[in-house]
Amino acid sequence: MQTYLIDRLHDAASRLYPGIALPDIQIEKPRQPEHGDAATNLALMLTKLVGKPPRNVAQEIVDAMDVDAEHITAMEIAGPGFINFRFSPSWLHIKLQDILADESFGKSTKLAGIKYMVEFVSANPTGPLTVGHGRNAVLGDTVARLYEWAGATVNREYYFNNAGRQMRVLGESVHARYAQELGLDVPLPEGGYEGEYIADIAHDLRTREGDGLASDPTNPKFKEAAEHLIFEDIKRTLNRLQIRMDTFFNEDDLYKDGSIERVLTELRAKDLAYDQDGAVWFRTTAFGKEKDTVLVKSTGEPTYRLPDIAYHVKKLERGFDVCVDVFGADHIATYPDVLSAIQTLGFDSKRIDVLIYQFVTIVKDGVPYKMSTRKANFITLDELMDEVGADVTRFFFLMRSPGTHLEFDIAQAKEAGEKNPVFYLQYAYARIHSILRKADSDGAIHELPHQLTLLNHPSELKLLKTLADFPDAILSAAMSKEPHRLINYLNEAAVDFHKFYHDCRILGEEPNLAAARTLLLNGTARVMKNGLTVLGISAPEQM
RNA sequence: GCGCCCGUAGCUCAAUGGAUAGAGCGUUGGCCUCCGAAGCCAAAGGUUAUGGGUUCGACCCCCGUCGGGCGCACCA
Repeated sequence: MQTYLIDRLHDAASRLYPGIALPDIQIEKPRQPEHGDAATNLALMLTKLVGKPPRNVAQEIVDAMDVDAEHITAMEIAGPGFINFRFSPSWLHIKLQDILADESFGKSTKLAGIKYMVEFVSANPTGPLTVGHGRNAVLGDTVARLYEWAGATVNREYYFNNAGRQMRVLGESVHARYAQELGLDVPLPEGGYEGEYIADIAHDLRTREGDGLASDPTNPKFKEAAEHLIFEDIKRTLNRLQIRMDTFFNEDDLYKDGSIERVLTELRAKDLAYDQDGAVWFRTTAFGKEKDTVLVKSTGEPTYRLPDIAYHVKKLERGFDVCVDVFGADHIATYPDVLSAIQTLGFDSKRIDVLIYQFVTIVKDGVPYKMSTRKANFITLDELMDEVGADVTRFFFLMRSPGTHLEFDIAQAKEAGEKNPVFYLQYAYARIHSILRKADSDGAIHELPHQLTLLNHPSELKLLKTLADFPDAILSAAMSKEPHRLINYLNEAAVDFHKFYHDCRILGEEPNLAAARTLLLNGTARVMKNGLTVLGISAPEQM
């Protein structure tokens, strides 16, 4: 509907003002019903360019517009120079037929042919995923789903590092628990992992490998056992959240295949890397930073920045058109370095896109709660899902803009239960199916498209308009990487449905009308179901 | 000290630079002999932290101030 209006406005304006570069035409949905079903501020934007008062410009555009009366019943000029449009009911009826004819209504081809890579979670395997990782995981997965519904192909990737200091300490921690299980007095290493899962890993290792490993804390079996079991656990948790990764990428491969070395050589060739004090530095001052940054320490060990750059080069070389990174706010200062490097290495840095989300503040018993994986005083994602379920967990992380701090009150989440907003959407869907089941058992419903013209009640027309907006809602959420926009949309659809349900009877009405309203129910159900699917939330037909 | 993010109803949060800033929770009061009351309707609640600026129009953009969060390592 938007595209139709934009095309007609564009035609009219370019005929009227041939020499003028038209601004992007925007269609918006007025808040006040008396302002119609769609509005544009085109005349206001053109007023300066064409040197005429806005209302005159609006009048000229309206006079020049060639619209089908089957689609638009009125074009009004209002306020400072808005043009308001009213949709014809018959157009809405056609839209409902479109919805009913297309099982995957909402999918578009806007991003068809574009290969996306979304990298997210990327937690090193040192412990179970916590609520802190939850926002990352759910945001990344949902953005990937949105791209898919917008027509793109998407690869979900998990990037990890199993070689660093953290992992060494992890192995030593397993060793300590292993030795302790044998009755030996071996303390946890400095900064070791205190979580109970470490003892479980040690116990499992002992069951498989016997008691002979205690003498050598550096035996790689400790670390390997930990990594294996923790990854299994992480995958199980993601699975519960309806998240499936396509690829796992080990940072170590960048060393093995020479990517790290190659990037360093190229940066040196461009005089962006140099030696000083035994270390290799990245000339970030060339990109406006106050200080240069270290790429390789004097010990010969690279900092994380170098593999980060090499990894992004690798992603682009692997043939992805756009690579999205999902980052917590703490990474905000480092990714510009990666972008600068990518650009100077000959790639378009616009192909790297970053979704930054603000931290989750855990509130427990009314006070902010400090968490640390190492100290094991965290709340795991699994524990959270045990309490509130996967649907509520996903919904909770998605319902707010990524850019705002998310306050996660454990007590509130636990008692949310039936009151939780996600149930409002699921309830609407279940209610529709309850009526449909009854309608089927009555056996009086025929699917005759012309009956749709009986849908004329204001509540019916409002619901139809909202349903027709669904594809645009998905695109808006996808392009902005803001899934909460889709939640807001679905909420509006549910409100419109409940209002319709309240105002209009379905069963027991005159058969033609009952049939038409049943079709409206089917269309609503399809939008609700597809919308919830995009969010990774179940759509139960009974609850 | 420098950089980034955030300040909107009592609380948690919405709102492409658009018209009268909206929901949920909480509070108050209505609505089931009738398709699911996990619902609907209504009331109350706001100088959008603050002072300037930009323009036809600012919660939104720019500058300052105040308050909160996160970064500013040869840690990841």
